[in-house]
Amino acid sequence: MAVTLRDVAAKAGVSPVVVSRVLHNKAQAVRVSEATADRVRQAATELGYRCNVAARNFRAQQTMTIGILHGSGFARPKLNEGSRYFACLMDGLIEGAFRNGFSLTLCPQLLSETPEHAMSDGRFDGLVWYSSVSSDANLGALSRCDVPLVLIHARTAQFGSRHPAVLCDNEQGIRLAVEHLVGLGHRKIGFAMDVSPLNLESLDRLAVFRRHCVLHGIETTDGDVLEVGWDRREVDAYFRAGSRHTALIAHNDGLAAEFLNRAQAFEIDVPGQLSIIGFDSTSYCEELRPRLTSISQPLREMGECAIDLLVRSIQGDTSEPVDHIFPCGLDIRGSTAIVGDQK
Amino acid sequence: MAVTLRDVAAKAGVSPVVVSRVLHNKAQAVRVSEATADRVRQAATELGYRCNVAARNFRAQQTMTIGILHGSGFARPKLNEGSRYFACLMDGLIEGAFRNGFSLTLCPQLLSETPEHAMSDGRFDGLVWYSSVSSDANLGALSRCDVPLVLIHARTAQFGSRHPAVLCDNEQGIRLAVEHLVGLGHRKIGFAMDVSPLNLESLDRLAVFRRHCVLHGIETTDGDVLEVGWDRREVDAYFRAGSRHTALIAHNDGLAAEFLNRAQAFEIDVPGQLSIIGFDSTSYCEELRPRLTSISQPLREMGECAIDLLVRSIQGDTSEPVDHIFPCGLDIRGSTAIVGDQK
DNA sequence: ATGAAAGCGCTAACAA
DNA sequence: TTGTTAGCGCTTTCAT
Repeated sequence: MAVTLRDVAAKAGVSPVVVSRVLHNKAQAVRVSEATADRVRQAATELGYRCNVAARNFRAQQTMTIGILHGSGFARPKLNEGSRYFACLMDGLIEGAFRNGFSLTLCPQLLSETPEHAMSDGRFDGLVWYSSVSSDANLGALSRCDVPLVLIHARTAQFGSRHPAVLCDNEQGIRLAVEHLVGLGHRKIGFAMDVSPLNLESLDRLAVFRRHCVLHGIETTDGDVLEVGWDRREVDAYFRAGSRHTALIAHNDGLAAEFLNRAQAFEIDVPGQLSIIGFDSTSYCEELRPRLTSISQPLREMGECAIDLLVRSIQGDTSEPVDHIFPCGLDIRGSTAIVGDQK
Repeated sequence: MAVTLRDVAAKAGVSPVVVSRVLHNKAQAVRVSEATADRVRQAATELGYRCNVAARNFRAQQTMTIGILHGSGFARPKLNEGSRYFACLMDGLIEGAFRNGFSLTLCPQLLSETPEHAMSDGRFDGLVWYSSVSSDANLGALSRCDVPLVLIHARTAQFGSRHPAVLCDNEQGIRLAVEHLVGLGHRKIGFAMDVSPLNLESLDRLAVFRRHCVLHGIETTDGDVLEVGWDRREVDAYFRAGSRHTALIAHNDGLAAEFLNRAQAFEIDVPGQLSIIGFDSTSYCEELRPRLTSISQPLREMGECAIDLLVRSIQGDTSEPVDHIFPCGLDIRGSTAIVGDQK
């Protein structure tokens, strides 16, 4: 099979240790005579020796690999379907990992039922966890994790205060959206979110939404919170019953797109009769008709930051985990307009 | 540190072998009494034992991991910038890998200078190689690879006939594009490609382009081949000199977009004065103005197919490597029109 | 039914 | 300067 240190050692007439020292000990005090070193190097070249990184990593009890972990409760995210959320985030994660010399692994089982199996099985030096669903399964998995881990889209306190967290300033984002709508004259505003009993970030955004409505003297009831399930049939039901709002804010672009498309299927003009705002503002928004106004978060930078934090932690940093909060913006496109504006 | 088989064995009062058998030998003839098995299972649960997959893989000399390898000669592809090419492909690769129980790893060095280091370092059971640049570096790396490998965007014969290949029917795609343009009355058609001395797929597409021009009685000269370098300044130079064509076909969407955008900067109407066709037809085409007519290839399916071939090969399939060719289509959008049509 | 031995390829620690 | 020993955690083989 493959050429090992042993083979090279045999050919060069030395012990394997010497070969290891010559070939891998870099600048260190190699303490091998130049003559032997040359012989070793020559033997290695002739045999086409390449270090077995798996063995080296096993021995060193490290892998230089970071696992990307998706909490249970979701389907596998797609890079090129619907919202570009995952693609943006991944670009940041990849950038950060490569800059730090780490590889990135996507695992099948990680993304489904049993994330905890990956959490200390020796394959990863650290994990990025992106899920803000605080289910028992997720909480349990996280509590049993014994490699460094960084949270994305959750606050450190929400998952045991043991892991640093990276998230956006939901307060700021939602505030910008509400102010934008109020400025356009909207008073009947709904908030749409996926049904996911304990998606903490959605609940955060909802709470902020309610607070800012109050600040503008708009009262919101439970009827203004539109919870949409997996199959999204609630969207049609909403329009069939007659839209109760002049504007909607959705907790992500995918859901916003669903409302946007179905509204038009029901011959409701967007933004003439209904303004819609999404969240994430990836280039996906450019593909919709009308183009989707959306709250932006710097997903790419957030991904890079998550990796940097993780690497620091892998390298032994034990400082108190804190929340790293990134600013949000509002990208105004074609899906929002002055209330009742039949353009 | 982490709990090992040994710890569980000690607690249960048996040898590590027994623990291994009980916990990991699945349905096999376990040949352990139920009483001992129970004791072992209980000890494992109490200690929170989880199998060290890295160790297991090391021992088994396999990793259940596939590496994604990008030949040298390019910058790292982005998932969410410009053309969505890489995102589409990755979705297929991920889908195929997960379906087969394999993980997918992206490595920093794989994507840059020294791909051969990853080609037999024990970290991967197989590799997907996507690059059709037949440089010495790439040819050398491929020849030294000693794990199963599948090529994407190249024919098996182009890289030593040792690896199965997955590519699209460039002949069909370019033919559709040329026929479309000819049908719209175009006779002066240029072909744009990145300068990359030995990008075999581009050269393929160019050859097919020339052939089909001839079939329609259009003569092409070297001046009709627009080679564009890294910084893409040749695009401006082309327009500054005055476009010599009424239509352009580009070998990918990114390059087509460059021509489309710069044309408009030079106040050339697209498609009124210049029709443009890209290659890949990802949703990126929807974001451009006008939307880009483009030759489609089923990147996602191609990615899945590549993984299936690779897995078969990893599992010992030794059948002759062949080319797996996928059909192309033409997605007609807004960037092509009847010649001279000043809409 | 259970266990002892051996080894995957590598390198840190110590010995010569 | 070089070599020997030992072991990372696991599982296959063979012995009991």
